[in-house]
Amino acid sequence: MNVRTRFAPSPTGYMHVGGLRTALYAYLYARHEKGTFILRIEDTDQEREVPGALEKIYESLREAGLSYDEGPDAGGDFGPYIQSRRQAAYLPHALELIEKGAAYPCFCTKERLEKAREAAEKKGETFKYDKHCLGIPKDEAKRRIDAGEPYVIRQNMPVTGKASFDDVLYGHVEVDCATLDDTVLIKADGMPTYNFANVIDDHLMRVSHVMRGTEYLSSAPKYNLLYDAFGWEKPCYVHLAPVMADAHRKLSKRHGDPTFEDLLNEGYLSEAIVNYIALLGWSPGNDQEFFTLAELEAAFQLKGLSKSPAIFDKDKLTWMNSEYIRNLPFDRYLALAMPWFGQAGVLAADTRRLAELTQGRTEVFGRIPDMVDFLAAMPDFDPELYSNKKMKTDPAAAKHALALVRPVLAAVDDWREAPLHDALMAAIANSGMKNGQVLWPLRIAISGRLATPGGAIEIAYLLGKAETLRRVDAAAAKL
RNA sequence: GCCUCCGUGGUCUAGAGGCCUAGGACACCGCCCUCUCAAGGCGGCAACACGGGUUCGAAUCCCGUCGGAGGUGCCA
Repeated sequence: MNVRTRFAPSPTGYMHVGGLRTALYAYLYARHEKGTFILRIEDTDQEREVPGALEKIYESLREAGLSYDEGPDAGGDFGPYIQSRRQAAYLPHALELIEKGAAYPCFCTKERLEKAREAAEKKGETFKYDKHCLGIPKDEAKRRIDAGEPYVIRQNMPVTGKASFDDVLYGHVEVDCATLDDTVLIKADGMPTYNFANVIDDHLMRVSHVMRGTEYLSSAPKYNLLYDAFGWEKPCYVHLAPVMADAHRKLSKRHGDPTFEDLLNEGYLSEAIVNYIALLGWSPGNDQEFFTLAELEAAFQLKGLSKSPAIFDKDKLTWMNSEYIRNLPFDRYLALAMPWFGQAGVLAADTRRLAELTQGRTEVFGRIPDMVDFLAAMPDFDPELYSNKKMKTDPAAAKHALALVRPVLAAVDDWREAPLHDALMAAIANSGMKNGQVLWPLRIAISGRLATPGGAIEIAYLLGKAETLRRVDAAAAKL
């Protein structure tokens, strides 16, 4: 079978992590099977138009490396790929269903429906449309439609029997038709609902595998009823369990959860994000955790998909991101780090050397400023930072250490790490103190930080001689 | 409420009747290394939701319970 999958987002203005993962899986499956990956925009809700949303989708997919073979900006033989521009395809199909008795026009007002809904709710029942308009004679319906009366087109669900579908992951899912509501297919504004458009378009676009969230699990039987009414071949269904923020909530921008773009802006690498979310609900069946996109394409199989929801664990993403950063070619790391160095105001320092020191310690690029900004401006610090029992130092010991080190530093003319190291070590050995007893206070004195990317010698080098001496003097004066 | 689906450590998961004394990873804790912090090395804590079956044998199959999620929109 020629595999054709599609990612069908509605243009909301951002790419959620869950959506990206759905796109990833659809992409991976298509690539693994040497099939076709399609991008289709589901914008049939005209009340939810977001300017610039289309571009955001294109951009996110490009960022993630998910290239599509067909789509609004990619062309293809089954376009247009934007549902609002496929208007002409829907109504005729709906009329065909009416002919076949599988659908019917409905003139009920929203008010009447609202009342019925409330009444049902009061009785503790599930609301079901009462097929009130099913009995309207065809000619009367035609007259009312021609007269301009607003109407929708509803799917005419069987009253008895079973409806079902087969899911690659969930198996055979069956429901009583009696529990099915007469879903609106065409809205009063003439636009199709998702429930109709997805069936028409998946068929017209020859989609072989429908991969989408489990929120459609319970409506899938209705879609099959539609396929049957048309006499169309049904696609393979692959419903994907959601990505959760915690055990009770889906990941959502509304609740402040990061979108793909947010993560990128925070300084996560798109490769790391893609790698991480690939494993959020899918397993290769072995212990491999690091995958390039190409490796994912080769390894991806539907059987590795998980049926239960997965909680997004940012800590693990961060860990994976730090691994990716650590493995970046140095120059690439440097280029990516520069803007953050700039933000921290440390461009005057030897940024190349700085980057060597930070690369192995950068978990997320956005955390660089906090890591290095002490180089730009000496922070105020609590003298208690000098106290470290393992280093056997405290403020009093620090005073001695700084006194020892000050003339040594002043005497170093060749301000590079090696000469600094040799001079300092010689002086320490001479004094009979331990390395830590001297170097710890020095580092604190010139950085004001408990933890720094590099030891006293590296920091001193980065600061330069004048600034280092200035900081040593200022620190000593406070002791 | 009703319908559907799901249920292995805190988290992501491996596991398709004996290979399980339940494996890997993140997180956490400890030790080593070390001029700090990381990284690295070594070690540790920690799970088959519960109850019944089936079977010589069950995390794996069946039933029930409980827990969670989704649906119940002229949203997708």
